[in-house]
Amino acid sequence: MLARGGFGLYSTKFRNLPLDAMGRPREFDFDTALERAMQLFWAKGYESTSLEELCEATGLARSSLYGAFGDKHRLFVQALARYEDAGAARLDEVLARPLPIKAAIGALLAGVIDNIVAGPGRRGCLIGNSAAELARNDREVSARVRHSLERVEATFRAALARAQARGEIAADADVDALARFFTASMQGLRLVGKARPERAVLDDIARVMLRALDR
Amino acid sequence: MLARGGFGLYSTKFRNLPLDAMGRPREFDFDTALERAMQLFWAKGYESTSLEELCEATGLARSSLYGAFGDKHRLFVQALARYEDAGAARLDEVLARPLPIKAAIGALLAGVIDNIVAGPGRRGCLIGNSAAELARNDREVSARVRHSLERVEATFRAALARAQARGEIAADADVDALARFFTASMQGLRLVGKARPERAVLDDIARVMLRALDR
DNA sequence: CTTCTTCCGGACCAATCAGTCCAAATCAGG
DNA sequence: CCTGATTTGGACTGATTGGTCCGGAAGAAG
Repeated sequence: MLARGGFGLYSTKFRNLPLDAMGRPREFDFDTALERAMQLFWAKGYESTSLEELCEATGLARSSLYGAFGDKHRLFVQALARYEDAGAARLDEVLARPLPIKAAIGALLAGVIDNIVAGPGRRGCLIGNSAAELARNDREVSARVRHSLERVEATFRAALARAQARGEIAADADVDALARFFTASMQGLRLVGKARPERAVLDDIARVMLRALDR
Repeated sequence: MLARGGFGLYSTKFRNLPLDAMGRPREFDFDTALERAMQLFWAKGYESTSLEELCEATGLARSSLYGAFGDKHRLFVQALARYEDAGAARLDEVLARPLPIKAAIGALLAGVIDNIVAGPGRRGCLIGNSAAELARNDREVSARVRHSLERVEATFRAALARAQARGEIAADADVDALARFFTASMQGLRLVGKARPERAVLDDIARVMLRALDR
């Protein structure tokens, strides 16, 4: 059942690496194909994205997709990882700016809100969407979601700790709790944004969130 | 194509009402069937719940389900409405208790956390799950989700306004913004709870949330 | 140029999906 | 006890699903 022919799940076939013995090289770019698949999953969710749509979006034939990424589920997990990396990088970049922490997180939330209000319609956050759609019955996705949330939390925590060291927030403030709070509330903000993409509503939420940094 | 035979989409056929002309009466109970369907959708999501499972869970045959509820999508919308009603009633009950607002919302969040940690595994909130899974491409579900969130927000707002009148929160506090904040953050709490159902994490989030009521 | 490996496109498959249909069963009203 | 209206269960359907397979094309290595 597993691995007919002789390549296991971890052969070089499924990695974006040069192959041991050369043959005809790929005509498509691994990363852009994954990016497009990720965008489609983000827009439509896992279940309601069909292989046909995936092929159309990436420009690949079925067998090329399977050859490069494995089955649909493995492709989804890879797309999720890609999303996590991109998101973490962006978050890191914003929170590392030489700004007071409140201004930095304010800028972060403003960016999120801009994306919701003006961006390509209510896709929410792929992590959050996956948590809602799959986490209950899918261990691998569940673990990835968990890992992503922990990563976001850690990024917040580091930025908050730096701010605390600079004296911007109280010395006895619970940085762990604040980091967890922002992680969760930002998910809430993005989720509400899917159903109520009105700036007034989202600004209210963000304003109260930021007040957690006062005093 | 529409309404073959002579009953339109709004005939008594799809309502839980006595029929105009009597025939063989239903053998099953409308409400318990809807409740069971709702539980299943809550646990598995819309797309990955099949009609076969729905029949099994409700104990009904396909044609009985279709006769009583219309197609799968209509059944889902009705399940969503039922969930909203039950949730709104519970929320109303907790927030109407004769307690300081902070204690009341604290009890609410404690209940949510208990449900996540000890309850029947990580189902999240059906409203939030639906927002994530369907809201983008499904106008009817999207509208229902929006309506539900507005209802939660209104319940919070009323409780907060009462507390403000009692002098528990500052007279110049923005009650609208606070209501929106709690609505969003509670969704965030439940979403994070799906991936990280650890009491320490969720307690941290709730504690910071409640501080929005101070000063 | 030959060989060898890999890629590519599309046909193909079994399984499952939501939804339809109908004969038999069942009960209220007359 | 009929008659008419309605429910019920199961068989059925056409479409779509994720996944496999294979012959031909294409490039690298020798």
